Amino acid sequence: MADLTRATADTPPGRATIVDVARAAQVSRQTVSNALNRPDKVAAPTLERVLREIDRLGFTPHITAQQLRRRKAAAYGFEVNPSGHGRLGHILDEFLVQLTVAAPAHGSHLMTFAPDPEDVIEGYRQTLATGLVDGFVLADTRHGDPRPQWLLDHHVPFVAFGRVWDLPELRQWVDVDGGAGVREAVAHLVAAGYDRIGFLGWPAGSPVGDDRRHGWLAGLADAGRTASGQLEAEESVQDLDQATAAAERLLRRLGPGSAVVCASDMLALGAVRAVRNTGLALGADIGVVGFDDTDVADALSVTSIRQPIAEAARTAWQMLTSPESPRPVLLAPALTVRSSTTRTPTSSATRPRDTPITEEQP
Amino acid sequence: MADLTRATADTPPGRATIVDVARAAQVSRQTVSNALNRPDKVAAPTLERVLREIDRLGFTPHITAQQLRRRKAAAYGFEVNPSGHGRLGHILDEFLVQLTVAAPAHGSHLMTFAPDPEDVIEGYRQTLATGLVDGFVLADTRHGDPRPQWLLDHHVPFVAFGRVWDLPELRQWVDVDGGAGVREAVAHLVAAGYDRIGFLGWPAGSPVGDDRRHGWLAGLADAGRTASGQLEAEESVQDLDQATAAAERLLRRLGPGSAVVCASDMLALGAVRAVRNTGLALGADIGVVGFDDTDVADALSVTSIRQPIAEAARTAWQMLTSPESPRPVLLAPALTVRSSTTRTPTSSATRPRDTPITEEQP
DNA sequence: GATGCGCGTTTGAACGTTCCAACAAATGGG
DNA sequence: CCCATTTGTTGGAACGTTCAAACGCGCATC
Repeated sequence: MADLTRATADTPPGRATIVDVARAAQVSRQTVSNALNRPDKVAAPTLERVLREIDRLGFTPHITAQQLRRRKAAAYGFEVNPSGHGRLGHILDEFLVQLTVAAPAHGSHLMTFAPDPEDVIEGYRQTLATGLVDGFVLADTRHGDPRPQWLLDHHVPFVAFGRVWDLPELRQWVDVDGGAGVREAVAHLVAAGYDRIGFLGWPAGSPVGDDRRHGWLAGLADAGRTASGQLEAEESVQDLDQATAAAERLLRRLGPGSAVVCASDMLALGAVRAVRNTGLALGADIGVVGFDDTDVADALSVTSIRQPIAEAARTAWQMLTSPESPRPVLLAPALTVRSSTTRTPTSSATRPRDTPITEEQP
Repeated sequence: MADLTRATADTPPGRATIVDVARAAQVSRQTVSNALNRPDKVAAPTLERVLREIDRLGFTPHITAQQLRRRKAAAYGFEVNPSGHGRLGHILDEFLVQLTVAAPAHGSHLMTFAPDPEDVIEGYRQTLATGLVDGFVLADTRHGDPRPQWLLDHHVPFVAFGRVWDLPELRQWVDVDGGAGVREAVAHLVAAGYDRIGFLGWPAGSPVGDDRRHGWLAGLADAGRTASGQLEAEESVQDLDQATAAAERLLRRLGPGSAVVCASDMLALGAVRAVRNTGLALGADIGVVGFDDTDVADALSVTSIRQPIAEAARTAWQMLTSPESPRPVLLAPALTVRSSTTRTPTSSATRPRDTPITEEQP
C-alpha cells in the first residue's frame, strides 16, 4: 500500500531491500548487512560505497525480517489496564510516554496490549507466544500479583515499575522513593519557616500510603521534632469533602503558621479548600504540599512532589536490555515549589516582590 | 530466552511451529495453515485432527513470520508527544487505552513511538519504513499540521482522532461533537430549573473552544432564550485565579438560581471556587457543568460532559481496517450528572433527601 | 616456495509463515 | 464410461534478513 521510494531506472518500485543495495554497490547481501551491523568487519572503501548507496536508495532494514531471523522482537509489551476509569492515570500516562521516548536509545519498541479480563496471565502468554515481544514492562504491581512469579517461571525478561512486594528477592524493579520525597518536603517547609507540619494521607494499610507517612515522620525527626502534638488525618481521597473536613480539623489544631503535606494532589485540593474555608491565606498563613505534580497542583499553584518518571523509564529499559543482573533502583523525587509554600506571598505576579507584606502571625 | 512449552517425546523444546503441528497431525504445513486461515477449505475430519494437535501443542502462529510473508504488519503506530508536560493528558490517555482494548477485535496491535523533535514527519517515515506498522492513528491534529497531507501523498493508511481542519475533503476522521455536548448540558440545566445560564470558556480563536461556545448559544436558542443579558467570560485556563475571578463576575451578573457551563473541568474548578467565595451553595444556588469528566469533576462532584472515547477508538479501528472509503464520524458526548446541577442538594449523603431546604432566592 | 594465518568477502541455509501452482481423488454430466 | 470439474491436499518458492561456514587473497613465517 505505502510507497516510500520513487521508482527509477535502477530502483525497482516499492521499498528498497538489502539486495537492491547490494546490487547497486556491487557487493553481496551479507556485506551490506555487515556494513550496518559490524562496520569494523568491512574494508573502508567498500563501507563507504555501501553506505552511499544505502543513503541514495533510502534503504531502511525491514525490522520484521530482522525479528524473524534474529529470533528477537526487540519490542516489549506494556499492559494498559482499562479498569481505572478506562485511563492509565497521571503517573502511568507519563511513564508510558517516557518509556516510548527512551525506547529508541535501546533499539527497542513498545507495544501496548489489554489484559484478558478472565485471566491476568493470558494476555501475557498470548502476546509472548506470538513472538511480538521479548518481554514486558510491568506497572501497577499489586499485592498478590501473579504476574512476576509466572514471568520468572517461564524465563521471560521483565522489569517492574513499582516495588514487587511479594518477592523480596526479586531485583528487577525501579520505584520512586515516595517517603524520601515527603521527607524532603518537610525539610523544605521547615526551612520556609512553617512551625508545625501535619500530614494528610490515606487510611493505613496501603504500602504506598504508609511509605509516604513514614517519610513525614522521618522528616520531623530530621528537624528534631516529633509527631506528638501533631495530628494526622486519615481519609480516603475518594471523597474530597472528607479530605476537606479532615484538613479543617488539622488546621484548627495546628493553627496559622503551620503546613500540611498531602499524600496526593487531590488531598492537597482538599487542604487548599480547608485553608480558604478557615479564612486563612494559602502560603502566607498555611503551607500546603501535594504529591505527583498534576494539573491540579499546577492550577492551584500548590507545591508538589514530582516523581522522576523519565528517569524511571530510562532505568527500566536499562534493566531490561542490559545483560548483567540488575540491582533494584529507588529514585528520589523532586519538589516543584510554588506559591503555596511561600510565606511572603508572590502569588499575584503584578505585585512587586520587594513590597513588604504585613501578615498576621500567631 | 522464553520457553513456553515443556519438551516431551514428540514436542521438541522451544516454541511449537506449524511444522510440529503438521507432523503431529500427519498433514502438510499448508493444511495446518489452511485450518487456521481458511477452515472451509479443509475436510472436516482433517480439520478436527489438526485443531486438536494445535490445542495439544499449544501452538500460536508466529506473528512476525506472518507479517513478513503477508507483507502486512497488522499493527498501527500511535505517536506520543512528550511536549504536553510529558503526558498525553486525560483524553488521549483514555483514547490510547481504548484503542488498545479494541485492537484485538480487528486483528491488530498498537505500537507507540515518539516524534523526532527536529522533523514532525521523520518519526512517521522511519516507523513506516521499518515495516513495523501499516499505518497510523493520528491524534491532536493541529492547524497547519503537515502529517495528513504527507500520509495522503505516500498512500499510507491513517485515521485521525479530531477533525482535520486543513483538509475539508478528508473523510478519515472521528471526532466528538463538543458543541452538541454543551448544548445538551444547557438543556439539562434548563430542565433542572436554573434560570440563567452562562458560559465560561477560553479566549476566542481555538476551534475546539469556539465549537463549545457555539453549543452554548445553540442550547440557549433551543430553550427560547438569547445570549443578550447573559454574560460570557473569556479567560485562559492557564491561570485558575483568572478563571475564578471571571466566574465571580459572571455570578454577580447572573445571580443565584443560575448556572455556568464551562469549557473544561479546570475552568469548572474556578467556577466552583467562585461559588464558594460568593457564599452560595453549589447545586442548590448555582449549577456548574464541566467538560471531560476528569478526576477533578469527580472529586468536586461536578456534573461534566463526558466524551465517548471508547466508541471513538472503535470507530477509528473500523475506518482503518475496513476496506471501503470511510465517512467522517461525529460522536455525541454524554452528561455525567452529579450534585453540582441538582437544585435540591444531595451532596451530603447523611442528610435525608426529603428534608426541605430553605434557600435564598433573588 | 610451501605453510599458516588473518582479513574481507561471498554463498548456502535458515527463521516461520503463506502464496502459488501442481496434484490426486472424488464427483458430475454427456 | 470417459472427460471435465470440483475438492482436498501437497511441495516448492518466497517474504527480507542474519548466521555459519567457506572461500580467495595477501602477507608473514619457517
